[in-house]
Amino acid sequence: MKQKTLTNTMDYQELADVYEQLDKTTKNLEKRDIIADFLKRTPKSELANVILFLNGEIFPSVSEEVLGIADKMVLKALSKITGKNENAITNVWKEKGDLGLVAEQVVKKKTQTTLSQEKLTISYVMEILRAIARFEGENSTQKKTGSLAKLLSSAKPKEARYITRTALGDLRIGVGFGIIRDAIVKAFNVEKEHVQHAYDFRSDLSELVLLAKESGNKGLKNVDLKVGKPLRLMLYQKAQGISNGFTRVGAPAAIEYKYDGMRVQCHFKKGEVTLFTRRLDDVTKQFPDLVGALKEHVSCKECILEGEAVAYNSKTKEYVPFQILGKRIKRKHRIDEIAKKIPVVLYVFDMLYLEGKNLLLEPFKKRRAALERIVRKKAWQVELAKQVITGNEDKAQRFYNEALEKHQEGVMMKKLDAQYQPGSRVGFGVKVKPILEPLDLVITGAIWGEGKRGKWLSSYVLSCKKGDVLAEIGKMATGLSEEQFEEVTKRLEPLITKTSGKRVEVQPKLVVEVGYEEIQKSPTYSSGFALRFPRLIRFRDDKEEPDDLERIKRIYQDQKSLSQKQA
DNA sequence: CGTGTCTGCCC
DNA sequence: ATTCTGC
DNA sequence: GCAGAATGGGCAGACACG
Repeated sequence: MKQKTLTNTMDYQELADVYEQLDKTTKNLEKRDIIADFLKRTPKSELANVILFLNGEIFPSVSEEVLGIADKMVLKALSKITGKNENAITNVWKEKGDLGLVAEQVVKKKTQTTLSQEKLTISYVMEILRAIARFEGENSTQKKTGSLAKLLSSAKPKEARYITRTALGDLRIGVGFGIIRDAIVKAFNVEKEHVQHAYDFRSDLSELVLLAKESGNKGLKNVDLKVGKPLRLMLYQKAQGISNGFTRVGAPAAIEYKYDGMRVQCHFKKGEVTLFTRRLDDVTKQFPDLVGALKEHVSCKECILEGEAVAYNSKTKEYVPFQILGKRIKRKHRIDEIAKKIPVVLYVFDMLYLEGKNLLLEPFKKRRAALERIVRKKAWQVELAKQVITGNEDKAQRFYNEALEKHQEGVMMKKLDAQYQPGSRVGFGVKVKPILEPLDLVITGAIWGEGKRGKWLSSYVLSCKKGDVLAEIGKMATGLSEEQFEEVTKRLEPLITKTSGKRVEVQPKLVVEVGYEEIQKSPTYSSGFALRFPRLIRFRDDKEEPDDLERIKRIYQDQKSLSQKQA
């Protein structure tokens, strides 16, 4: 113990023990206490690493770097360690429902045959994982899996479990920012609201935890909104229809179109514009057209505003499906070319900062007014989100119908005097989307689950009828209670006709009613269509046959003709 | 050099 | 994105 | 009500492989 303090390092084993304790309890307060105790005894030099690791991260989320490892790469690494092929490892994976547990078993077996083991320190594990992230170019897959295999080989079984889960970006210990925040509060005797505040404006746990330890409340409070640094977005909960929406946000309320595009936070400073996504990634390079339009049509020196970027067809002036906008989001090459082909219009709806003044605590209607003052509307480039303010249900309903006719997702209903509240909170604003007519589809395959669904077939391949045969139209994995997962697994198991890896094919017996947001064209599924956000509505044991592809085509066409009515 | 696989990130 | 679950 | 877990389609980029 003394030596550790001297050298200012900490063994990864200690972290692995903490992970295991966290894994064992479902009680959030216990988790908080375990983490708080650990943070208190973590040397300052390891604190930044430890807090990231506790959150399952290798880089702070504000960093542009990513690890580039997921399940297939882990399989390769485990295959290297054991000398077994990936299929054999996959079979163990299927049984355990967790690659971390597979790695643990692999290392346990190996340890019996090897002797000396050096201790891994937290900073060493971090260093190796970050080095793995940085391999690129030819043979980088080899290098990545090789390094991971070596790291796992030098780990104790329990360490291997959590290193693997960290590499996969999924610790599965029931710890997220909420519990980490409360642990920081307890460990360093600071106020919850200040920790949350600092996180909302920086999203960097490493920076935050050091600040809490070194400067306490004062330091945390001083973290402020800074133009050019993205802040966490306000998120809206779902309401069941307009009437329910009014109940939730009060009447009158601001009602706006919910556009089907990409959320963008725009920062203006010294003539420069920076664009951030919902996850605070910088997409400025991807949208030079948007940057240009904003510079031209927004008059301010410094401001932060938010909007939804929607793709449209430049000739017909029709909105195009989200899939098309998707082509632009991760572009790195020929950006100008694609910008011409797939133009976007930004519908701005909120203003967070203007000329030195933080507007977050101002009521929404004032923020909107500020927005209206500085944005000069330019059709099909920068416009204000279409809005009405009303407390009248009929008027609101008509506005909602109009949004749907124009093929947008629905409406947002916003409390007029609500502040801008990062994250998701009750009472500030809601989204209202329609429930479309569901489809009856038959389960033709399934995939064994992970983690708490490890014992169940937990994702289901769905098919429709295409003449005399069946055609796949996607997968569904939500909308079921645990009881229903159990039941479906029991009913599907006897129907299995073929197994490959974690995937099975089953006789087409079980018909389910499936809800979704939209029917999309699919390059993946044999029906040529797929569902956006599929979920189980109910079982249709009264039915033996799924819907026909013709019905799906019809619904798809109806969607399209609706969208063509707009403009 | 074309195609398939994997990963991360939009929704 | 959606949905379910434990606290 | 909050936080966390587990899962959907599809896109571009990066790399492996033949």
